[in-house]
Amino acid sequence: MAFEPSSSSVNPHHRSPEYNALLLAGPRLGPLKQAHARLVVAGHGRSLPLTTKLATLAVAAGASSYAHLLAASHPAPDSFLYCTLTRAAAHRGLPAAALAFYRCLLAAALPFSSFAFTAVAKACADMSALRAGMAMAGEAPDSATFVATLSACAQAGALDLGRELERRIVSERMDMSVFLGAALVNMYVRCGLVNKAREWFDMLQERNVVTWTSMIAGYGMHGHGHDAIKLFHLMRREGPPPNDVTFVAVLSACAHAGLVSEGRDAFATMKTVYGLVPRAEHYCSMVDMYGRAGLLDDAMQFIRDSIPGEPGPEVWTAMLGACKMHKNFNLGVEVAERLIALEPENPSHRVLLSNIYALSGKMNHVEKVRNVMIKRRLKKQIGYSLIEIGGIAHLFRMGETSHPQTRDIYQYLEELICRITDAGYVAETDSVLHELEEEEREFTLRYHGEKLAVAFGLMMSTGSTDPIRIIKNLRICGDCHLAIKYMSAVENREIIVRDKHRFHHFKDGKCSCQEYW
DNA sequence: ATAGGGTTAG
Repeated sequence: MAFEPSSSSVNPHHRSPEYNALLLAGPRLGPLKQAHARLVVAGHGRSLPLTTKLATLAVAAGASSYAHLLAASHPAPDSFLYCTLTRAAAHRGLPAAALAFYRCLLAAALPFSSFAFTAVAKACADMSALRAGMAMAGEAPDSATFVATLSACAQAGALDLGRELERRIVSERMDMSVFLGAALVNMYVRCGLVNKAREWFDMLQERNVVTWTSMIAGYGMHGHGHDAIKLFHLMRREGPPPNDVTFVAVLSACAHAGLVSEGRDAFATMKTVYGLVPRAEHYCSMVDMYGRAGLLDDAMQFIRDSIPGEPGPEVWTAMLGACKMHKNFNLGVEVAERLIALEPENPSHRVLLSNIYALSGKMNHVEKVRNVMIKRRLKKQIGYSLIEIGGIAHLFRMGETSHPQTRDIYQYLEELICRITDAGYVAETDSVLHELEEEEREFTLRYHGEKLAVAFGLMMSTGSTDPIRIIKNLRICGDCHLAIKYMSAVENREIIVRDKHRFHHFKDGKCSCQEYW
């Protein structure tokens, strides 16, 4: 046992039984309330540090309203308290609570701190509410603020804002830390400009494993598997040692580009050369890689022989996707049933099962699955597509009618559909056939969010040659994929769609994914 | 005494 440094004896509060009780309770509401009671009895109810620690743990326990009560009932809450709670809520994936704590900070006229900003930026990105975040932008932003904001742009796909930040970083000659460099690379990757990301990557003075991994993952996401592998080999020669995350990126890149032998090599290298232990994500990518390539037997054999213990639901989900892609209905049904047994409350498994039944023509089974879903109140996720025009994000759900230019957008789309139909587009009219896992089917395919967003983008930029960029929260459906290919041809425009898993670059009637999604 | 930022699957 190492010698314990004496720093704790300098700060007697570290040893206070109340503080220890809080640490011991951890992020669990019951024990926290007991520790709270003890703290009050001991007469420390007004201690700000203890209140802060207690409230922060309450947020971590998911009890943000309890934390709210604690903060609000303190006679003199400080900026630190609300900054910390903002951060804790954003960290816990509670963006609305994060913004609420930030509002308390503003309402109490407490001094603003860039610590709060980084948390608010994350919260806003989680809610796709970048404009709310930017409406804050207060004190002179520091490097960490830029990193957090770039990260928010990356998540939201907000290219215009990302470019604006880049301009400021360059013009203010900001110190290009390894954090800032990686954030820039990642922003460009996730906003669809993989070449621009590479330019930054090459320019950076300092690159660590995260920078390399971001760039490799970027190539993978854009379907440039060979570039991903090339960069990975360069990394092995000249860069830092790859870590487990790097290998997730490499394997995923192989899966999305059909590079089976390269992926198999990387998986072996990971274990033998770098001594890394594969996790669920790695197994999942391997199964996905075999599955996408149509090697369903290899995928099943990998699951049987190479995955220790019981494979998790992620692995079976990848397998199910492969069954659906390659129309192996019997295996698909078997896998789907296994998945439903593992995760009965997850609606997407049932949607996939119903799709498989639909594809194999067993409509009575489809009905049965849907009835179970209705009975259990399992709802699918709602799909939406975003397009940024002049720095403003426009959101389209299926059959969206709330946009002020709705009438014009639908008219433009109707005309566009006529023109692509003349060019040979035939809608894949059997709707169940195109319904991907979570997509609602109440609205016709004709008015899927991505079609509306593309129509809006084209309508707002006639005469321009800039690519149209769409961000979608779910996977793009087969019919939209087909329609957008035609749209790119008849409009002679590049259309870039980021879906839940990857990028599709549509140009001259073709897509960069080569139907490999 | 309590506090920030960049990477990964389906």
